[in-house]
Amino acid sequence: MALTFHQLHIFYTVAEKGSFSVAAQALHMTQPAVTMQVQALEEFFGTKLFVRSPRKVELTDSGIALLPYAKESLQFMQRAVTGMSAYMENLKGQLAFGASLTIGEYVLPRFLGMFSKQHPDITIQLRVVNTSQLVEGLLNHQIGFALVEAPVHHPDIVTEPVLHDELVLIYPPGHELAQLPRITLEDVLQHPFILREKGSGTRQVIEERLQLAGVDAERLRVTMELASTGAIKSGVQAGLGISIISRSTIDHELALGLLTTREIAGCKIDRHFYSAVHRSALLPLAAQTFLHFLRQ
Amino acid sequence: MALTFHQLHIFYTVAEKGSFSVAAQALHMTQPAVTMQVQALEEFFGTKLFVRSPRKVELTDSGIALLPYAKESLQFMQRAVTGMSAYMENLKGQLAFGASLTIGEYVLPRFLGMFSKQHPDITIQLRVVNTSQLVEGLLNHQIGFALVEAPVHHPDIVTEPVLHDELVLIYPPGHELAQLPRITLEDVLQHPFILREKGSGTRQVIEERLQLAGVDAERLRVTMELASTGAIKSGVQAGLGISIISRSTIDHELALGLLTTREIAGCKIDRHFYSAVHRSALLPLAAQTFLHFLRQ
DNA sequence: TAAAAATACTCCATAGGTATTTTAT
DNA sequence: ATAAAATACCTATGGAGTATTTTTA
Repeated sequence: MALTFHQLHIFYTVAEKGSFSVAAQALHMTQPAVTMQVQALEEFFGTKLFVRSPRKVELTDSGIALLPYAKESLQFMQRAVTGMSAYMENLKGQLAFGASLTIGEYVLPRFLGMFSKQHPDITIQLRVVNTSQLVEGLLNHQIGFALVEAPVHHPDIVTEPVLHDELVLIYPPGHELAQLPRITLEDVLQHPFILREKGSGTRQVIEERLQLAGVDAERLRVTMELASTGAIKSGVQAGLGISIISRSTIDHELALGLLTTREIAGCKIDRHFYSAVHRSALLPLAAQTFLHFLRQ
Repeated sequence: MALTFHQLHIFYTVAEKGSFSVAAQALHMTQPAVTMQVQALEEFFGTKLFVRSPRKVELTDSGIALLPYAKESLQFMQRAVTGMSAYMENLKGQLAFGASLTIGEYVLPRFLGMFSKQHPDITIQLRVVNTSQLVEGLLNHQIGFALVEAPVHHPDIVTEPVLHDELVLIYPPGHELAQLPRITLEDVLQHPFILREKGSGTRQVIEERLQLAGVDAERLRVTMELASTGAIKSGVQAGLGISIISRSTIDHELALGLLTTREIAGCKIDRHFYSAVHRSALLPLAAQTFLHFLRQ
């Protein structure tokens, strides 16, 4: 018998989806549960909010009047959580999301470790799958949010940069590049190069950057194309070639002195990792906090 | 495990009262129930919101950060209800409030009838008691809101005009005033007058208005002082004198031709009835709607 | 030690699920 | 005839009450 945020959320989703059952799916509820909450809202305001018919659900005048309030209440909740994020220290609950292969394997472990230390009672469920599976998961609301290496272009998905990354040159410690006082792009082109496979986001970024520098990607002396970051690192360590790779994936090797990285003069390769969220999703607190944490 | 408006409301009340048990009283809950909701909020945000000690309850830094959001959520609710009020047609629930004697007896019946017709499923509980009892009821949260004849001056009570009223001259149909083309204040002073008792709000308004017109109240030919509106009407009908009385109390007599009312030239006596609400009270939907209804 | 918050427990309302029926095109 | 919303029914969670214990100035 009282107005709740939950009801407004459900109402908003039904209005947006134009269907009780589709909204139920998006909300991870059953259709009768959605019906119940909307009915409770209708009873609260003493007026019907939707006109139901088997093919379509439409807002009534009062539904139209309520819609902006429902929207505002969602935004309010987001703001409240954001505003409180600085004070959160001991969250409980679940943090479930998806990440692309590279991010899941090399970037996240460190951040998840820090986050988990700060919030030991949060259970983390991470699905590492390829980007197209992530997008599908987002669209059918199986995944709350995803971390990907490039913006997702889909009308229902909102992407936002969350982490800065850099692609850097790597070579084994004894390599002759180590002798040079400075390394130019031309120097890089002189040496055997190990590249990621076609379709890799990393490869794409490298090629775009070369183009930007006025260098045809064909000029790379590509000796191998490998489909995994780990394989490339091993190849470089074994002296099979040099490569350009995500900075975040080689902390370990740098620390152990297994690989060396040097700046390529005048050729910094910046990129971002992105969060991807369904336009109409309301992320749970743990998720919002984690994203906020990633953005620092 | 989800943030609710209810929790924010309780949190806000505790913060305002500086005490769980006092807040519980204001919210018509028990202290353990308040504790529970605050704990739920603290768990949700993963941070303590209050520092408890036997003498005082103080906000922590995170509590201070949350406070404006809690306040905003209350205002949001108010706005949402107000914005929806035009569409409410079949409310359910209880409408419980208090009213002063005159308002309860003569003014409210009509409005309650109209309101009840529009919302037949609302149960109305009206306590008609004198103003000082109403104020006490408001202060200890026994009464949600009250309708009174004059603004209440108390730091914890917010008064607001809700109904317009007018004090009008009445005389019996055959009275010689009926012959006059226009009635002046001087004409009124010529005739025997029936007045309310000392301390009556109505009498006070009349005296103030006379003073404003530069007329000493002593000049009224007061033949009787009666302590009830009904008695005055009977007296006027019986030809014992004329009187000035609240317009809203004589609809019935005017319709039956038992009394006549005429304007006193240049001497309109306007006044308002007021709603009185505890500063920190959150009125239930039915109450908000009813007040909105009274304001038209 | 005394006043207030926290805890223990019990009960009940209600949210949500599954299964089924109703409804309107 | 069919897809979708409403209803019926059941279960379980948790919100609120009463009684009691714990806490700290």
